[in-house]
Amino acid sequence: MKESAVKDRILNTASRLFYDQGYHVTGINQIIDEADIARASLYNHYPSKTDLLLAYLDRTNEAWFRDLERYLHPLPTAREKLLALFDFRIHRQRSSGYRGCHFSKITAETSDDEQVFQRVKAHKERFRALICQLVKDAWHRHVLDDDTLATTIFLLLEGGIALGAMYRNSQDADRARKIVENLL
Amino acid sequence: MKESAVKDRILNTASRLFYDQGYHVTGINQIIDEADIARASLYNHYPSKTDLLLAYLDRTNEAWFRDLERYLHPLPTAREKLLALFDFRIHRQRSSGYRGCHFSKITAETSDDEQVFQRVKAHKERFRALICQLVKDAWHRHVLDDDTLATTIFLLLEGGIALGAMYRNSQDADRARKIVENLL
DNA sequence: AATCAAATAGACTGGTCGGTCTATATTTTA
DNA sequence: TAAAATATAGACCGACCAGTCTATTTGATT
Repeated sequence: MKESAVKDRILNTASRLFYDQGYHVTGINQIIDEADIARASLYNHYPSKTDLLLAYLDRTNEAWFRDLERYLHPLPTAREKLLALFDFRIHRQRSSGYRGCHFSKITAETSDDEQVFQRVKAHKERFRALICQLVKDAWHRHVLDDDTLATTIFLLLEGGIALGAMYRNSQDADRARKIVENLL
Repeated sequence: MKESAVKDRILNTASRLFYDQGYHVTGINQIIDEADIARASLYNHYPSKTDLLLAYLDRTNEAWFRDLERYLHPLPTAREKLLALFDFRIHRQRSSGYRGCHFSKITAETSDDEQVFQRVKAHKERFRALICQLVKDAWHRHVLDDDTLATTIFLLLEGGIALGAMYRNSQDADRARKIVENLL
């Protein structure tokens, strides 16, 4: 019943390389070398490079929300959780060298793949919905209505992360957090 | 003194392909074929693919600000110009199939190139400075101080464009514009 | 101890990559 | 009109690409 250690090693290595270097510049040979597995093992578990990409996106998405929910869980109020969204992403950006959002990155690399597009959209939709729910649950100053506030938070956060990838720092995401703090 | 038509054709074709498909998936052969020029002509004008990339970034940056300034020029007030920043970018996104910011895109594709990084940073810095100047010139409700307002506008706009690339629409950039409208 | 699935090494395919080179033709300039 | 610069076609290079295949070895289950 336990998953193959080899399969995990393949996906872990591929995920790291796809995110750190980019999907197209990462060759099958490099994955095989760095995962230290046999060529046939890779093609046994993932019939094509595209399958590997989709598995990377799916697992990243699942782990992303699982980690986020664990990060938010101990916090008592929706307001704190909303601000922690910024902390969560800023922390992850810092510790991954400011390479930006996984899903934004792959979008920039793939122009026409519908399966990729659908996954990216689903990821962002789910994150947006999470923000909307938190805003609804949060007490806030109603200078903005719930929907507008949620959109503002979402856009400020995504903008901050996107700029962080271009500047290789978190100054804009930090600014975004402060702006939201004053908005809540 | 006039620039070679061939050189222009090369850069035009490369630029289109780099933006539409991505840098790494665009091969020299495709550029040669679609620009309908000889292989040696390309390497005569651009000694390497990297030179072509840097020329693409430089020319895109120059044309971008030139177009923007022309777009803003007829508008009478700084407030209108600030809102027109959204119109300008939304319009360009719509007519280019929502592929996102050129500079964000190339950042996602290149992980370690210092020359690319420097150009991306310079482009965003200049745009940020332009917004700061417009905010300073604009009459506004001072619900936020100048610097915070400028950052908010910048982040909302960049966030809206980034999400537009992932959704292939302008709904978030449109929302961002409305939010800023109520902020000014 | 026999079996069978999973993993291994590595040769091999057809194709593309970025880049070089030779040789000829066209255009610009002097 | 001669010389010089620019453009052309296309062969060629070593390297790498994604993916296939054969043959052998390992390790768990029966």
